[in-house]
Amino acid sequence: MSATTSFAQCSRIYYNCDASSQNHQTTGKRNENRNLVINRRFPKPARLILHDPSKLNEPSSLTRALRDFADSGLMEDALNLFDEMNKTDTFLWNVMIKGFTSSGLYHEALSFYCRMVCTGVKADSFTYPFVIKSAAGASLLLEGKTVHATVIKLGFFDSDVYVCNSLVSFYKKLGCVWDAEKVFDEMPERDIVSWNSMVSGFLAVGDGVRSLVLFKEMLRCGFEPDRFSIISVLGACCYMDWSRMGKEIHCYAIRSGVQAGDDVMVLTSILDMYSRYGEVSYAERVFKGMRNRNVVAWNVMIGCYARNGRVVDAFLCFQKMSEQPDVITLINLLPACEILEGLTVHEVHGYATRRGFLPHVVLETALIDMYGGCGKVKSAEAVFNRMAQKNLVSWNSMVAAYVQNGENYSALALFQELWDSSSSLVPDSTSFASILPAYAESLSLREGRQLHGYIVKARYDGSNTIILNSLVHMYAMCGDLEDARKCFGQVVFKDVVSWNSIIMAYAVHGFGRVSVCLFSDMIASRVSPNKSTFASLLAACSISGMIDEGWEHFNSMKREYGIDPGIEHYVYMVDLIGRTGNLSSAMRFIEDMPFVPTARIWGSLLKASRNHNDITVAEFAAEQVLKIEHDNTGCYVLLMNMYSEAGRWEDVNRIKLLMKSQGVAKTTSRSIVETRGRTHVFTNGDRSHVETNKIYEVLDIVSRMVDEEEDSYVHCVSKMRPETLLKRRSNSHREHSVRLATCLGLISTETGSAVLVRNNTRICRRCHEFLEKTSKVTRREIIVGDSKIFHHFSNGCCSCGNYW
DNA sequence: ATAGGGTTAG
Repeated sequence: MSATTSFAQCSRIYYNCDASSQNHQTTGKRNENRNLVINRRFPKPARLILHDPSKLNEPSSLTRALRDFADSGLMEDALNLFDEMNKTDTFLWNVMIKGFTSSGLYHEALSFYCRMVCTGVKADSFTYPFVIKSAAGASLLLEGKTVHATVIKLGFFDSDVYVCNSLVSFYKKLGCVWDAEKVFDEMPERDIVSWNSMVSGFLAVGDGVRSLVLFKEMLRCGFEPDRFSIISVLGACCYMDWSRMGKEIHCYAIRSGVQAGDDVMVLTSILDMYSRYGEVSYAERVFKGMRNRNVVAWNVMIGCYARNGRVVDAFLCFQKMSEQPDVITLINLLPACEILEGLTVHEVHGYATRRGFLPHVVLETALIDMYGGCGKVKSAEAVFNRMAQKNLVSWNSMVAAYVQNGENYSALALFQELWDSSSSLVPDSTSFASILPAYAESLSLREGRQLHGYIVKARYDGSNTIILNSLVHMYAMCGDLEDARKCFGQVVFKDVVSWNSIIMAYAVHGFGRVSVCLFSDMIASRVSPNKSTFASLLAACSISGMIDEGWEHFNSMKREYGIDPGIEHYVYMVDLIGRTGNLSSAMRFIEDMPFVPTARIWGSLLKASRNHNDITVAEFAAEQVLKIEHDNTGCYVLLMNMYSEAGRWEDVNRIKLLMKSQGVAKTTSRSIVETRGRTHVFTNGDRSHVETNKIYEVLDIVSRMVDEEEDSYVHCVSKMRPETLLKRRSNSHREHSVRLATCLGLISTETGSAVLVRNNTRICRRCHEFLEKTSKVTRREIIVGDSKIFHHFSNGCCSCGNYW
């Protein structure tokens, strides 16, 4: 018989029988309950040295001995002694129940309570807090509610502040804050504990606002916050990102002396708060001022350095640690490894193994994240596959690791496995947020839409911010700006990610003006921008050629928002400056920036030099790119195209040979167009489609309509190069994959709707021109996504303004 | 003799 059943039975007995019949019933029951208790694993029975063996017979000594046993967690000894004692004394039962409760033996505590009730011993106001705490500890909602009913029924205790406080904490622990609040509201008198419980209760369910409101109400009612109040309310401040309030509380703690010179827990909470706000120097000051530092304080300080990018300090702090590191130390240290690349993750992993910290679900999940974050997807996979236990978070992390490293099909397979769920796990909002970028990357809009359908059908909260944010991103990157906008509209609580996503969405579609307006809306709605916000905003300005605004925002980042520009912001600025054609100014900008230039920085310069036809700068930029990434295909191709346009055929051949020697192959250009239920993929000059004839017929008609002056191009080239090569190259653009896909799109999608094509490479100039004209003569909107941005061709113009 | 607290992965 389980403790639960016996509890339910006892409750029934208690309600239905009068005292005499209760006594009658218990004789058999008692032994059953005792067996149950004794059969549980207890700490090894130890002989406790009693104060004076000769006084064992005196009642008070026995009682004292029982208390000593119970307080030391020696419950078997306590039980043996208890059996010899007078069982009508409520106090002795309370000692036993308390003993079980504080040893974490919640089921035994409840069984003992049942036994007590069945024996006819009256429970008192000291009994119930333990019983209720045990019900909470064992997560027995129904049993707890039964006790609640009993307490009300008995009428003596439902106004007892201790009993009520334990009920509040019971409901809070089981996630029923509203029930907790009801008990709290109906309490005839409340003490500081009641208030503290509710403040932390609201925080636990993520309602930081209510938590803070309640805290203020508590102050209004004249309660002085104690250390527990401070700790809870600081949590709420962090959660709500209200740094001013947090600092005020810190001041209050100092003033009121709650901090009491050296309360480790309070100080650690304050330390953690500054860490989360990114105020490293404040955190350091608090940490240095601590006289006693336990392992938790060290962990928080290490985590503070690690999460705020102070990698070296994180490791130094780890070395200086005066306490033995634990699992959490390593979990906190790991984010620092991501910046230092994979090697250190391996080292921490090895250290964890040597110290015997593994297996450990959270640490393993953190390792998966870190391996995934520094491109070691195989190592992440190895950790995941060897995990003894996996929870939903582990699955989500592995899916995210695949997605981050472009292994979208592996990600999808794993997500599918999770979805089909031979495991009993159910995908949550994070699962969807992890898999959705895979659809944005390489899978189809149709499938992304399908997944959206599943999410809606599976009744995930339609206003879930995390899911909607990823949907905004997915739709935008799949080319459907309209649906991205709709999803954004559905977000009730728009967070910084929501705004960043929609700003980036309009940016990559070439509507930078809209992005800038959205940024103003964001500021107006009092959401603070972060680094990514400015990355999106600068992307918008550079893609749409908004030079002055770009500079303005770049300068305001630090000045008005205190955000230091990162390398990603410099990349967009090089793009922006490069657009003006002032390449020497772009070079100076690169020289002056506080970072070592990355391949992407030089890539931006390369793109600018291509767009302004400056071969000298292009050669320099390409050289820099190849120093860092010798296998950067795009770089070779771009340079080759520039040489060939200039008629420098020896150089074209030189690059070709170079590519061959480096083992770099030109990326095969692919264009994808989706029709009802099917995805069609085209390569250049592709003739494999079932409707090839029709497609080429359409291409022919459209080409005539747009009256493409192919000859002028061929002529200008033919003056400079041999006949033989000319033949092979001259007309190839006419059958570029993007045109084939567009033609199929024109005849297989609804008239009036836009044709959507996705390309894995940059569109060539001639195709861009072709598409502009096609949009005019066919009166259709054509949207083409290339490797970087979306081109909206409409009525002869493109949203990119002819710069890409 | 009674209730309330701090650190970790997404």
